[in-house]
Amino acid sequence: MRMSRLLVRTLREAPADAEVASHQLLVRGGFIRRLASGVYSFLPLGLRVLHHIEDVIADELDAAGCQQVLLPALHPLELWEQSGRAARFGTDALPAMQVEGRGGSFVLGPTHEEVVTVTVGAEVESYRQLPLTVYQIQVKFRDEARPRFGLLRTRELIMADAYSFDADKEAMQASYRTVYDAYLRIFARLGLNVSPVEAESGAIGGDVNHEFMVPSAVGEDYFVSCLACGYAANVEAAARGGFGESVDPDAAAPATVEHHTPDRPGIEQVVAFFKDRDVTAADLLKSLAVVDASGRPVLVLLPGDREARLPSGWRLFEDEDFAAHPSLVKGYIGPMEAQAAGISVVADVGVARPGPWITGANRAHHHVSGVLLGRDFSVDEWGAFAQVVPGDACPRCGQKVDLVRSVEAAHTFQLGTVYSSVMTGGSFVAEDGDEAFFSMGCYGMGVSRLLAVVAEECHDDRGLVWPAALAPFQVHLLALGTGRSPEVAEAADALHDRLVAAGVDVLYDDRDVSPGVKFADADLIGVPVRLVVGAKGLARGIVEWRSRATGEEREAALAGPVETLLGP
RNA sequence: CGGGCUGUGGCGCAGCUUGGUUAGCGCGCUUGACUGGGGGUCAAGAGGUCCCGGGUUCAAAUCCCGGCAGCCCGACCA
Repeated sequence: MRMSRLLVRTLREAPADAEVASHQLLVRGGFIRRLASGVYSFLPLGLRVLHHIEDVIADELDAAGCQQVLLPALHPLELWEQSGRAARFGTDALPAMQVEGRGGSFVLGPTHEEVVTVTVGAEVESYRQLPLTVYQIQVKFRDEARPRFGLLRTRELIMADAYSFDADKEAMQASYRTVYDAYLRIFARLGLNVSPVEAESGAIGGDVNHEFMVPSAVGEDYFVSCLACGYAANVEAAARGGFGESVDPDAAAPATVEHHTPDRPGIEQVVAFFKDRDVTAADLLKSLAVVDASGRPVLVLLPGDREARLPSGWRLFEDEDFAAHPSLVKGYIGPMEAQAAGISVVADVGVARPGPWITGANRAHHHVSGVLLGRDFSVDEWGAFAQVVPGDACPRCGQKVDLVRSVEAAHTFQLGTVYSSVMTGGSFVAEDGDEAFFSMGCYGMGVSRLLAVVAEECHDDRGLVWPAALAPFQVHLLALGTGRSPEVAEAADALHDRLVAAGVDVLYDDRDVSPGVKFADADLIGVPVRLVVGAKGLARGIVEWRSRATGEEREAALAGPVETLLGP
């Protein structure tokens, strides 16, 4: 490709709204352009990289026995009403964009469980056709509240998504493992360090699921990692160790003392009140009045220095809830006699020590100290209700865990019959002759996000440094001083033709611009191998070879075999 | 959805506080000359509804009101 004809313009300065390196460099290098917030165009260079990523994905999924399809991006709204997920649009559980057309209402598909279930379901009628896994690479739409970081979080994105169909749960788990392993191979080929972690299933549904996290300084997620045993889980889903600690309320401990604590509803204010007594937030018992998923009032206890992490579907008390439960006083809540008031008590494992605790007195402007677990309050159920922090005990082996900042690059789910049991065509005739629902899995990988992740990991202060497998071109050929030296232009043209004839993907900088511009653009675009034809080398019949990644340089005979001009 | 910041040629910005000739600068773009191994020099050009609407005023990029858009923090998020 002649650069003089390529649709690319490099920018000396990054746009003001680009914060992270991948965003800045992809825009500066002319790979992508923003059309609207979270909506990007891929220019030729960007599309080439994207295609290379897609090729790796398709190659591995094909090898794993998956079949590629292309499903519509425009979905009839009825499909989403059938699955019940249309109703969730209102609560933003799965933001989708609606479109009104002549044929009725549609959504721009944010994900394809509904469509694939009815599409594959219509074709598969017998267990003999199973197992079956299909995948597609196509655009998805998410009405993100806050797109950011260039391609890392967008409203329109390219995704590779696979769906497995099996006769029963055991077979589904085998298919899940197959795709899971293929995903690991894909990440390895992309040169990315990935950690599969246990995660929450969110709006997709199903039981077992894993997120594939790529550690990155620009990630928006954290996962819990235990170096000792390999346990890894998203902070949203991570359990915490520490269950079973013996609780031995000391009968000789002093009785509780009530303190008048006017206008001190928060943890910090209470700590300040007790500042003379060496009290820290960890000595306080944080009591949160919440409504659980089934609408019952629950008191959640956790150490005062911990942030709460409520199960999905639970919400904090609002004013009307406090009005309905006068035994709980907002700002001064405590667990004493909660059960007597018909409120069950759940506690984070961090509360599994006797105390003494300081907590609310269930009386406005009053707190209680000397509160002991087992004597003054009891817990109905233990769980992990606090956000994990580094140094917490691993739930599997008890060693200290770390938190790792990372980007979610893929997410796989064991769906079971969540969709097949409600969508048209979700059943087949099983071996015993009875009708059964497909046992499904789904597997999503953010292709355009991966482009940004790779760019984020592969760059230096001058520009991008693409891995050979993903680079937009194999070779970047620079002709220096062509305006002054027809001989150089001639020699470079000839070399370009030879490379093309040999099947090499070459980007040929034939522009009449100064050498500095060509070097700077070559560094910015990040093609792995740079070849320079200039007057100096031409006189000696050599071409200069340079590795973008290592900076290694050498000379090669201009007339030598093409192979000597490529790899190291 | 809350809080904050910002909208001025393609990009990056100044000007606005204290209204007043023709709205500037750098990059980029066009033409020409020079130059020719790390974004080179000189000269001449093109390119603007100063986000939109309303108001104040003799006069608004500038002041006031209302929108819209973008970005950041938070909430939310397969």
